[in-house]
Amino acid sequence: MIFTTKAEYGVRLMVELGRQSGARTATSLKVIAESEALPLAYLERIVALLKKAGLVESTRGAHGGYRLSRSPEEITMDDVILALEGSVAPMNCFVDDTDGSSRVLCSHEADAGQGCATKLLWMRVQGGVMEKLQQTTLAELVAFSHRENTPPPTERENLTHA
Amino acid sequence: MIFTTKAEYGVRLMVELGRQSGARTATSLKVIAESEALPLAYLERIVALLKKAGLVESTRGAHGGYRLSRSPEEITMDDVILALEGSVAPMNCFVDDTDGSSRVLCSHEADAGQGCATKLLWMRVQGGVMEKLQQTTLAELVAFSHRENTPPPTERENLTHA
DNA sequence: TTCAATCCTACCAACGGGGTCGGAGATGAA
DNA sequence: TTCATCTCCGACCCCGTTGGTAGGATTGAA
Repeated sequence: MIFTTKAEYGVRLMVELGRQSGARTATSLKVIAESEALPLAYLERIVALLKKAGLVESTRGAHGGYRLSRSPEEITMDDVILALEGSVAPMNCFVDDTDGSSRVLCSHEADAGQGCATKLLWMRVQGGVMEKLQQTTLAELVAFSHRENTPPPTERENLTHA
Repeated sequence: MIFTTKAEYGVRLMVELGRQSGARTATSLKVIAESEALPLAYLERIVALLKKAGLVESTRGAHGGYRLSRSPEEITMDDVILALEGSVAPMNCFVDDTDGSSRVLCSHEADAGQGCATKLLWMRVQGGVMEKLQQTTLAELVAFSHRENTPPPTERENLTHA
């Protein structure tokens, strides 16, 4: 499994906020939890990650809630996933650097005096994942989830990316 | 973490067998375990997966061991990883079908009567991973791990894929 | 002042990952 | 024939992480 439910729930939460993006009032977690059938207490911890990353803003107190810091078009999913999962590494020995340029720390490398046989593969895979995440905006997911409500004529073309 | 140590160890094992690809005698697990500093008993279980997938052949008894079923050039890493990990799914609700065409079974989809907001994203990510795996052959990894022994002049160009 | 929200910390059960152990069947060499 | 190696196979086990709960403190609108 590449991602945990943090990513699943967090992305759904972001999409939900993206839908309300035009609204003036903030959206409470309670509403989102009910509409997505997710545990509220768990969502609280997840949204904290998104807030710390500056992706959402909050207002406390009655009638408070959350809203996006930027417009959905300006939010790419690599920011979201990185905020939620911490990093996207193919293997333990791969540690993402915070600035995005993934640095490779492979403990096996120094061991036998020979190169890490899997390094090339993991680099490519990680590159492939990050590429797809960067290419996908929150706005796309919002539009896609809308379209899914009414059975679309040709949906498959959206799945493959240019 | 995208992959478990099954993938890490299994790929290293395959690379090791790929190095011995020309040899007439089979390579015993014990030799591989020692040269890669991996637990032998665990390797036994891992290589069983590779054998079941038809990627390696074995001969039992004294002086037995394992060898590749095909030449390293003919082995793409998607076969190897799928044999080791069972599937490469971004999320629980994604179930790969055995024939390669990944079928999507998302439990949330039927729930609220609305489309799965994350479906588009997970499809793209999975596609990105599978693409990279298919593009990489075992022969490449063998060559790469050789080159790493003697510090290469320009190694970075190998990491980015066309 | 009351109620609804965000916030924050501690706690916990279950599961899967990452092994270990012991033995049982081949099989070539001494 | 016996022995040293191998592959094979199932049971077992430790432990960290995941996924989630409990309970409260703080904030702010009505």
